[in-house]
Amino acid sequence: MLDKKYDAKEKESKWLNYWQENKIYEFKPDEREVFSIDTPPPTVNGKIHIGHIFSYSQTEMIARYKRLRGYNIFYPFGFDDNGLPSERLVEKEQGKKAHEIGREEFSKLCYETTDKYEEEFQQLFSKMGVSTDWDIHYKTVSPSTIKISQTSFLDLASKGHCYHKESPALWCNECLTSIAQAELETKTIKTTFNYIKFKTVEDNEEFIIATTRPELLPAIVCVFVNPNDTAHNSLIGKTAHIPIIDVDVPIIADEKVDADKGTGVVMCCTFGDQTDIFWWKKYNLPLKYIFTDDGRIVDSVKNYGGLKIKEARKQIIEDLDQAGFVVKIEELEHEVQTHERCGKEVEYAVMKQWFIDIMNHKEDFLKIGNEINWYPEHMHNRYDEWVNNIAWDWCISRQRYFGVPFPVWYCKECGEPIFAKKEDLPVNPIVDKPSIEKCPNCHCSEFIPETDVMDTWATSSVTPLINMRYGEKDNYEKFLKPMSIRTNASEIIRTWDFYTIVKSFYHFGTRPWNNVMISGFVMADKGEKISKSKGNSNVEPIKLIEQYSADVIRYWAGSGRLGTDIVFSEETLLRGKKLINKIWNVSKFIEMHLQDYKDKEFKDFEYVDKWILGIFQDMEKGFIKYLDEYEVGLALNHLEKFFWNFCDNYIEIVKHRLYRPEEFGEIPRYSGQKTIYIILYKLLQDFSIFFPFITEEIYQELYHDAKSIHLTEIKPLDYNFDKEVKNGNDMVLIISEARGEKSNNNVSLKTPIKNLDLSLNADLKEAIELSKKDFKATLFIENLNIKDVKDGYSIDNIELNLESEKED
RNA sequence: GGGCGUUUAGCUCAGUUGGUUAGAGCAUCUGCCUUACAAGCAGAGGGUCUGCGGUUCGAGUCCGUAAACGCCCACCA
Repeated sequence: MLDKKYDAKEKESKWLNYWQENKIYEFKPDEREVFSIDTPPPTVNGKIHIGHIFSYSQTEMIARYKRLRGYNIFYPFGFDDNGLPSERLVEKEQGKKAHEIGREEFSKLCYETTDKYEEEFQQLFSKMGVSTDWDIHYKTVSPSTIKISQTSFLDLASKGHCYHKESPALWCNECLTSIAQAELETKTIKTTFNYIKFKTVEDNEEFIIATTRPELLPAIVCVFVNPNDTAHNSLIGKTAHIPIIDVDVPIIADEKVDADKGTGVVMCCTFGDQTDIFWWKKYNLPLKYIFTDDGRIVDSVKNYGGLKIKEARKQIIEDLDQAGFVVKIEELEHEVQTHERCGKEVEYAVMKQWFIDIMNHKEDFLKIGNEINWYPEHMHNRYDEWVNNIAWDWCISRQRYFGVPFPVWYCKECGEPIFAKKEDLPVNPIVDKPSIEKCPNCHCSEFIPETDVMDTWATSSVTPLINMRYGEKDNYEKFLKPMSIRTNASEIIRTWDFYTIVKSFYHFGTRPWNNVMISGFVMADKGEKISKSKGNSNVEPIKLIEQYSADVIRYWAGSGRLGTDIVFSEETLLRGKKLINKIWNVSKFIEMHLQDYKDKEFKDFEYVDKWILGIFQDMEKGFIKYLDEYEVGLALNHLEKFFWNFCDNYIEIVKHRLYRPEEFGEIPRYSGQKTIYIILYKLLQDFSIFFPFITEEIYQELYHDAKSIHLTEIKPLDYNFDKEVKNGNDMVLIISEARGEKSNNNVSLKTPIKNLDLSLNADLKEAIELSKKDFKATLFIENLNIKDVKDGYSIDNIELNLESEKED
């Protein structure tokens, strides 16, 4: 028997254990079609917040849905413990920087720390009812993952999609590494806009450049104007003299110059910003790199060498001003790109880096984007926009410690890269030696290991390869190429989704998945995205689970439209709590009335039973349609609507028949039993997608025809009850109106109706005649009088028996 | 500045291909202890569907346009 009250805490931990012990979510290849899910490995850098719960729950619901539709679910969970985010976490916990701790010790700490957090993450996701097979979970720095990531690198290098080149990259002189564009954060700062006087060497023509970064004067390699800028085109082709620094540089025309910005004359330094890099490449300009790695001016710069960047800025303005070169100084607020971790402004550094070719295959990436179904569809635009606008090849080198090492050494003599052999992977070039004795190029026998590690995206972009055990003997390529679906939030379309497509294209020439499902964001109250960096995630998932239960949190997570942002709302949680409570109560009611029930072939359903079965059948059709489009929220909404109708109307009607067979007859009672038996079973299945715990509890108590409700299969009903649905709905409207009459008279719903006069069309008359006993019992009708009308219906008279009320 | 999305009741949200009187929950109000459920049940009030223009017999829904908000990108001259 079901308990009087549902104890979520006790039941959820009970079923969690049961699922684990019985390997309910185990993946084993068999004759069934595989549905595979490529779900994002969360970054192991602290805490899981409510936004993760939202997004992962929606994916999870798809896994459960597909499992109930008979698919063999391949749903591995991963952890992205590789790279800078983990390093930052360790540095924070240790209160020391990586280079202070030392490479080996630091890596050890990274492994220990990420293991600790992964354990926590795994527990949290398990508690949320994530139906993943933990036996096939992966980490992005495990030996097997490193092997696959390195294999991927070697494959791309051998195909010529990967190259090693000296090139500028984003550099943080606080954290001492190049960083990814994804790690940038824009920040508004107050600074000054300095108007500085320049002259041409040829004819002393004066012109003014406005700059926020005068300390870059020693790094100027060129001055640019727009070719169509009539105010300045007299400068084109001449030579500019840089004040104080005493250097001459050419003046060139380029259309990228915006004549309306600043004075319309731009100084190009190597490097102040991305445009400088663009021009540097385009015009093959010299390199004058004046910053040290830790943010000072290099010693070779006269007068300013050794100063910090900001000190130099101050000093050079003073010097310029004294020499009469400063025209004016304006206060300015502008956006600068900073490193999200330390908040320090980012610079550029030039060094040899590994790049993956993006620019030569943009068309192919767009083509693959077109082959994939995007849900919701408009997310495809974001992908296309990113691919169309991308301007650089993908730099995958990081001057850090905790990540996948490049399987590469360089010849000490000629610099030739020596790649590891695939069969030797994984390798750590710092520890391991290359398999060849001598450089094939110059026969030198000394090699220098590559000390950089790969960008974390370089590894997370091979999750499909990790999942299919790329390169292994007993791999899953057969059914994971392509995978069925990739799920993530919209912010990483440009990174995770894009890079995965890039790699899949280079490895296989095909798309990595057939479908992409993009979830929205969780917003805090004032339309603000919840994120760790903004510090507005004050709702702890683990506390919420304790307070409300996982099923209730899942209700919230599974509401709303796919791809649409959601506000964290306690009201929605409350609504879920009520729904779950109702499921429990109605199940208790049904259990009570199925005590003597034996399932057998039966077709002679009562009219009202046909009505509810028909509605259910229609509802489930829509429910399935929504889920096939990955609209979990709309599916739940649809199901919920039916469920309340079922409770408030159908159960209220059928209960009389169930309680009093002596009055209604055994067969009509059996019809009701059969109906609630069928519908509860199917309701539990449908709800199990969202509420895996409570539905399992009820299922095991009432049905248990399989090891778990999550291993059953949804088989849509196939009745033809259209007529009953239509007329039954009208009948419910009449019941509702009659109840309203009682409510308006402030009397109990049990108050008898002395006389009810109805005018009914033929169909509705037939419906009410056929369900007369149910109808009369539901409303406590003493006398029912029916008149015929051609169309529609009307309630002509309701006379309540108020006497009986008083007698009670 | 570019791309995309959102705007529906006081609040949080639904509203399939245009089609009666735009729906839920919360909140408010009125009743009801009804052999599952008071964490419940039956009702009531509450809307210029962001504004403007258009297509149509008919627009919350389609088209154009403006605004507000959000996300992503660009923006260091």
